[in-house]
Amino acid sequence: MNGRSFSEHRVRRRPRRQRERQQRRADILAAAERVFAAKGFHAASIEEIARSADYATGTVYLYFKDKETLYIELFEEKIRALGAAIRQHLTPPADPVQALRQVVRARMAYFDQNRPFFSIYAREGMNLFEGRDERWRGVVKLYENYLDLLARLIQSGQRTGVFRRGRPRQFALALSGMMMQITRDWLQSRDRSALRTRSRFVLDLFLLGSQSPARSR
Amino acid sequence: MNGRSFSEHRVRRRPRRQRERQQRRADILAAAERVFAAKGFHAASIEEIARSADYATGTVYLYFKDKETLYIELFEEKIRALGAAIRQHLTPPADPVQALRQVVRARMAYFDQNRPFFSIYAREGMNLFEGRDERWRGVVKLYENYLDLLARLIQSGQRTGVFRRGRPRQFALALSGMMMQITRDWLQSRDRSALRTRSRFVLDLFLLGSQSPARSR
Amino acid sequence: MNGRSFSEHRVRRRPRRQRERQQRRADILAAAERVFAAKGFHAASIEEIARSADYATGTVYLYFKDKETLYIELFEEKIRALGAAIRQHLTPPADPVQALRQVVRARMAYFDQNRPFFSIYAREGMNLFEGRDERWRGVVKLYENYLDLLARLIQSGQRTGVFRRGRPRQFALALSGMMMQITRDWLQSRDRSALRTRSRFVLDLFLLGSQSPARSR
Amino acid sequence: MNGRSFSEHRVRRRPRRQRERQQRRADILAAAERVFAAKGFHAASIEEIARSADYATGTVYLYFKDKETLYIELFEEKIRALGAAIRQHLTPPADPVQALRQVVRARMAYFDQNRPFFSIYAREGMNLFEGRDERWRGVVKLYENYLDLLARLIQSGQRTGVFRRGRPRQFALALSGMMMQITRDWLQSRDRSALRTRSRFVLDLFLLGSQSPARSR
DNA sequence: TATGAATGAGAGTTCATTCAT
DNA sequence: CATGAATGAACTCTCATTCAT
Repeated sequence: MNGRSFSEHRVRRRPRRQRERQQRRADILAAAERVFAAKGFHAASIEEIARSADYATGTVYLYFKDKETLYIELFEEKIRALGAAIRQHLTPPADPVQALRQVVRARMAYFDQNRPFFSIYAREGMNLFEGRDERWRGVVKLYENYLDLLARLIQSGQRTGVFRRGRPRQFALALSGMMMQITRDWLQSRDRSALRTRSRFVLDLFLLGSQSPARSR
Repeated sequence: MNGRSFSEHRVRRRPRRQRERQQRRADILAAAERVFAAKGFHAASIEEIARSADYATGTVYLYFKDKETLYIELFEEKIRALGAAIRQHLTPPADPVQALRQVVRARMAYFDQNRPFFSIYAREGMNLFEGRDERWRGVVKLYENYLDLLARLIQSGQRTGVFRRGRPRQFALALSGMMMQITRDWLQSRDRSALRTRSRFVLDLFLLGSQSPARSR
Repeated sequence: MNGRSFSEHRVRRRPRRQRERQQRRADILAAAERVFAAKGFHAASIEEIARSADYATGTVYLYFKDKETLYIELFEEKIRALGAAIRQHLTPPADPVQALRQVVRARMAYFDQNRPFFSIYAREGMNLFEGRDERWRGVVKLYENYLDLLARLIQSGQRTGVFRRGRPRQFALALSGMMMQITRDWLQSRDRSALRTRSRFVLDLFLLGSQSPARSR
Repeated sequence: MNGRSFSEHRVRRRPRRQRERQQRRADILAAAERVFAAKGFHAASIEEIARSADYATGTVYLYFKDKETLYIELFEEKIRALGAAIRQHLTPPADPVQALRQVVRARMAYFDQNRPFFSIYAREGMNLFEGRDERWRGVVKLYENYLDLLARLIQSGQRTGVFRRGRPRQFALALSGMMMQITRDWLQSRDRSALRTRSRFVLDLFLLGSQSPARSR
């Protein structure tokens, strides 16, 4: 045995611990997603989440300060992942319309694969952030990033004259709302078809509106 | 004095009782709206609602079977009123686009005057209807009526060629979602301006889309 | 108009009022019997008793101080009636055995016609008299009178040598207990036959015991 | 140290947990017995029972589903123990009369040592089993077993000619009722003497009746 | 670290009782 | 007197959180 191997041992040790810790954290978040999706925030009990992750009740508290923190961090994780998914599909030198198309598609595809999370999101959203804004700041920030991305694309399109005048944020909100409601309906109807088949509809409506182009306006 | 006056007395009596009962019911609903808006369904306690209406806890139960019923009936009342407000602003022989304009305006004006209710609606919506669909049926029906109205207007516009092809319900959902998100943002930003100033934006976006008409497409 | 008629008027008035008052009191007691029998003391609500007697809730309180008083007075009435029924069937100059026979028969016949009351009695008896003996004193007294009657008959039989030695009260308790349990069983089995068909059995057992007389003892 | 000791360790572990759990359950049952005896089912609060067992309110619910279950399981435990006590005193090859003697003595001795439970039993018995028969089935079964035991002894005595003709169950009911009432009286009188001193009286009355044997019948 | 039993604050709900009409 | 709406104390039960093992 030499100093090096000991050192290596130390060096290894931490990361493994860390990795294990991350793994357990992820296990619990996954269980929380299942249970929150199935029952909603209030009806879900920590006990049930723990059991669903194959841990004991107390263990959850070693990874999350309290129930609301668990909920918030689940949101952060999921919305962060949505952001990542979008960035991944965004080929940088695209024109704004093309980019928007990519964003919408990525967004729809993301919820296609995250139905349980969307059902949490649609049902209770960030409804708990009442007064206690503080703890939600991270999630709100992430959502704002997403809106900002949409808004910036629109704004850049406005500069090139592709988009009409108007407050970019309002356009972004409206687009986001359209997707939201359509996703909600898809979820509730238990439609087996993929959500992303609606991307085209959303984009067309957002870009062209509902009126017939045949009509001279 | 004749027999008729006695009869009149009897005739009057019931209505007064009924009127008073309705009044108290309304008092409690108003208090419930305040408290639910401020705290959300779960954090709101019957005790607090009762106090806010200046009644004792038990009194609430003379008017509503239980907490969820109170919540549901508040929804029914409010969504019914939204429906009424819309119908009132809808001058029958209007063309679909005109009618849609009226609906959107009425919808926005309604929430302008019902901020507290919207904050309940936006936050928790009908998220409690999990499994217990039965009790929510009335509310769901009312919401469907509203969506149907939008869908029918679009459909009739499609027949006259004003609107593009597409499933009317999807258009309706999208329009509803746009309004939803814009209202949500308005509420959260504590914007002092009237919500209805956004009606024009919503309609233009829905009808014409976001792309510049200048561009030949 | 003369003094006499006025006087008569006064004389009549009171009694009628009194009679009406007694009538209403009786109505309520009858309703209480029905409801207590069906649901037990705690599950029975004053509201339901009042409705069952076709009065308003508050009216009950004009005739009975509170719920327990109502219960107690129902007991008093019923046990007093049992006493009366027994005395009625008791032809004074009978020998003790004969008299006992009459008492048992009257007792069984009484509950034959008072099933609802017995079901109250069997179920909860005087279980509420815990600590608050005071209010139950009257009922206890009446029950003691009944036991005393049995005890005195036995005692007098002992003096004439018909009955064996032993504390008369113990004999009385045992006899009462036998009838009690047999009545309880009859009630629960929903036996359609009359309870009084068991009188013979009870008497024979009490007088002769269960052992075969054939056996020399 | 060998693998076996480790194994033993594991083997022990479970039983200790189990034993502790049983102990706590028993603590709570004992407290429930005290409180139910003192106040009756309805007036007893879970809070008070918990405090009396030195636990917190919620703890009771870890061991018993709800208040009625606690009550029922107390009954089951106690009546099962009565059965056990009786069987223990029953030397198999005894003749029916002898056996009956043993049963009565065991029964009386049991309540001598279980005054609090008897006061629950005498006061409210199984009066809560109204409609909700299901949950009481176990207790009813145990009580029926006890009655059956008495009935079978009598029946076998009838076959050997020691007992008179008659429905064995009626004899059993009567005997049970005699003991019941005598126990009730003993409890209420706060008699310091042992209940079992009454066994002789009960048996003699049940076997021989109250009439004097001197008399030729 | 992991466990899960224990905690106890807190909520919904009921209903005996009161009292203005 | 009769009414029945209002009251609010009291109770059962849940569950997030803690902590001894």
